[in-house]
Amino acid sequence: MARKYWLFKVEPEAYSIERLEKDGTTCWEGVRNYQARNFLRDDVKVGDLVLVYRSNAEPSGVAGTAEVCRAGYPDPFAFDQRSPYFDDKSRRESPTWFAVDIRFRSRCRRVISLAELRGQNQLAGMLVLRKGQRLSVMPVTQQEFEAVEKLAGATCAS
DNA sequence: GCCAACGTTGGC
DNA sequence: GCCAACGTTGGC
Repeated sequence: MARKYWLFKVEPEAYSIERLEKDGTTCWEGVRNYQARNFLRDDVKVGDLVLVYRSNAEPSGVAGTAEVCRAGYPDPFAFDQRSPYFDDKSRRESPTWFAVDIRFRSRCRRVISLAELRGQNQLAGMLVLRKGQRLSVMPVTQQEFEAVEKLAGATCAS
């Protein structure tokens, strides 16, 4: 199976690329949208690469990259009553929500902002640039991933 | 903080 | 199963 490419959104107050760099790996949990859930459960595999995108930020944009190190498994926070992501309708024997684990790969010294992404002709089709696009886990093409990496290339810590 | 766009809920 | 009301996301 060929490696696939994804974009994961997160608000920097919730989890930042700096945290990921420090943590090394993390559980990517709390996704509560069915379409995004389906990607995590069915399609995100070990070895896939991820653009870590910070939303609701100044600026919003790609902050770094990560590699998937554990494929979809039941989101433990859905079973934790104290978690804001607790869902009492989710059952351990048939979990509603899924998580994956990712490992830090690179951090951009400068966030590749939405405006900068929009300025790239070869990125015109990127889902994240589409108006009204709210998915927190979405596929990107290999070409898009590599184009963003190239943009970050001059400014990204390796 | 505003508000457009979208997803979910629930009455019927 | 329709659709209005409501909640959330996220750029600006």
